[in-house]
Amino acid sequence: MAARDLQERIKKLIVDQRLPSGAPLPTEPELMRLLGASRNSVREALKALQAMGIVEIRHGFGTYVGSMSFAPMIEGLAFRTVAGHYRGEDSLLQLLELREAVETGLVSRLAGRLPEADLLALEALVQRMEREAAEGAGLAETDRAFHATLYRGLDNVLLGEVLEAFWDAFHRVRQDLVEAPQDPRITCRQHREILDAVRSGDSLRAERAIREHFGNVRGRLSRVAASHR
Amino acid sequence: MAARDLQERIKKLIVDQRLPSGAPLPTEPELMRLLGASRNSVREALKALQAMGIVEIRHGFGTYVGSMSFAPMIEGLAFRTVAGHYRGEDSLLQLLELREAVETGLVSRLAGRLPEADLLALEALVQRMEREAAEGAGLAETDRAFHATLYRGLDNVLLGEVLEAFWDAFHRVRQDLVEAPQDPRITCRQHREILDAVRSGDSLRAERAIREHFGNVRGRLSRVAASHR
DNA sequence: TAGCTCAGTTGGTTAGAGCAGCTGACTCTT
DNA sequence: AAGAGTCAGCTGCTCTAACCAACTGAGCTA
Repeated sequence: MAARDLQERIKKLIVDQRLPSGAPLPTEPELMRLLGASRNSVREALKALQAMGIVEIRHGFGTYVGSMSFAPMIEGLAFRTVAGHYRGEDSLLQLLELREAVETGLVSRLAGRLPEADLLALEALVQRMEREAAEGAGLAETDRAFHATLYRGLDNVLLGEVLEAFWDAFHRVRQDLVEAPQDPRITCRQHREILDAVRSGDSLRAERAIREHFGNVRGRLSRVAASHR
Repeated sequence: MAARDLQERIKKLIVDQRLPSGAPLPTEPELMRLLGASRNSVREALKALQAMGIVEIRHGFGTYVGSMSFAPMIEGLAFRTVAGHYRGEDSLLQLLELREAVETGLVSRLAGRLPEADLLALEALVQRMEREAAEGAGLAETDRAFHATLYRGLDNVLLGEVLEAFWDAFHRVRQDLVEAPQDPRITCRQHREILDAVRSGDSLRAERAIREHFGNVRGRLSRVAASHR
């Protein structure tokens, strides 16, 4: 009873005082006094808030208003996906479809509206990826950067973070579960096609490019799943 | 050090033993023994896992593997949005755009592929909404059901849950922040248009209908925001 | 048989003590 | 005087031990 309440009251504290990310919260003893609860209960409430990214705790230093990033959600999402996978569900595929849905919904709005700076950044990323592909190096990080940069122009922080969270969860689980026999050259070519489509301003073509890109990943996923049966 | 570790080990326990949602976890004393930690630490780890929806705790009954629903994410998302709003950011608008992006990405894939049963359910919902609109009653719940039913046919549980989570967070924050001067009849007509478009199998029209629906909500939002300045 | 009661199990809360990480001021050396 | 090392003090972290509160289910009562 008290625990749920404590969380609520700490959140209220943050909202009421308009505390920005990074602002210091009262120390544990102060919170005990302030909320009239024991140390333990206060700590449990803080732990829960920490798990939701609302609060950040630094040992020996203090407690602060969290960045409210989606890092905790990634945890939850990744775990859910892993657990589902082991239970024989196609949870990884569902996660991929989720990403595909969001990105296809966005890319058409994006086509032809990207500022030149972003296009240049994307071009650089594709070239870097082509270099990495030739060397046989891993290009996960570049892939991530490409998708992140693509939607930066939308001027919506939330969108960017959610997409990144989905990407993160997907790749973490994918690495854990299937040793990806990824052909970098195909991925590369598809990224270039996406970039070209967006640059040309043809939204239908952009949407098709995104779908094809995801279709490629999806195909490999289901093939792996089938071979495991 | 230990805390982070405990969470990880409990998660490992669930995954390794392939425990499904609802399966009972060891009791607190057993976990203490099993993990070699104090009651306190175990409880803090469980609290964090509970906040992520991985574990469900029932007072006087036991601890269970959670439904891994997105209920906790809704908390976090809603809080983040409220906090951002009070800090003068357009966080609520961003949340709406996120919903719009996902739904537009999905509806085109949906057009003409919905089973007859779902179409009937949607028809019933629209009619119910029209009745409610005439009576001046609140139609939030019906709106939620409409959007949920719309994407049921995709056979992707994750998608449905994420969308519902977004819907939830949005409406909770919206209710808290702006007394919505919503005109139910417009909303109603737009829902009917979405349904008709999906039924006709015209994906472009469906996408346009969704965009218009969201555009309507968005317009009211920015008007409210402007009047507050 | 239907309902109640109560003992036992489980999680919730409190208290107090000591451990561990970080900071900043103080001191000693150069 | 400038720099490096030390230490006191904050901070959060962990543990122990006791009691409170919610729920279940077996057994008793009517």
